[in-house]
Amino acid sequence: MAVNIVHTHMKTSHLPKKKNSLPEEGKTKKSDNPSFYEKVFEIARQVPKGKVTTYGAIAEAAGIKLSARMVGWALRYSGRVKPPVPAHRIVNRVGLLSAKHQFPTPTLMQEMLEQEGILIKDDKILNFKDVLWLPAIAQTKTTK
DNA sequence: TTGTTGACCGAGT
DNA sequence: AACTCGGCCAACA
Repeated sequence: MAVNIVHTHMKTSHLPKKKNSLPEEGKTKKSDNPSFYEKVFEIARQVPKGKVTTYGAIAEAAGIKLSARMVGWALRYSGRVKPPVPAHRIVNRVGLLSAKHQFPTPTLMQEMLEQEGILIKDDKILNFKDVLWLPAIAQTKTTK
């Protein structure tokens, strides 16, 4: 049994309805709680130079582990938010530069990473294990 | 309102 | 190793 009743009362007004109304820009809106967009940006900004992290890792750190897709969705806006977000340091779980087409030029993401000492071949990070940086996960035992 | 689409992930084939 | 599938959830037609 245990039928799940889905409540649809949750407001979505704190999320951007149009491309021009981002949470960062319109943070004076009615939403008092930080949207997950801000969480994503905040975590992404912590990635050190010369390191990368993954969508899933950010999702987990933001408390939405199963929704890594939304991290990528949120990062679409990362180019226009106020403290800058090093979006080029975020790749998918296998080290592929899946976001490279979202940058001003198709080669910019790779170039920026290479400037930080990261080796890339065929849109894939070669030394992925070495440069992978994982954000601190709130209240989660990482002893594995 | 329903259906489709993502800068994804993990498990299964 | 490559591919498919189901799940997650916001935005959009």
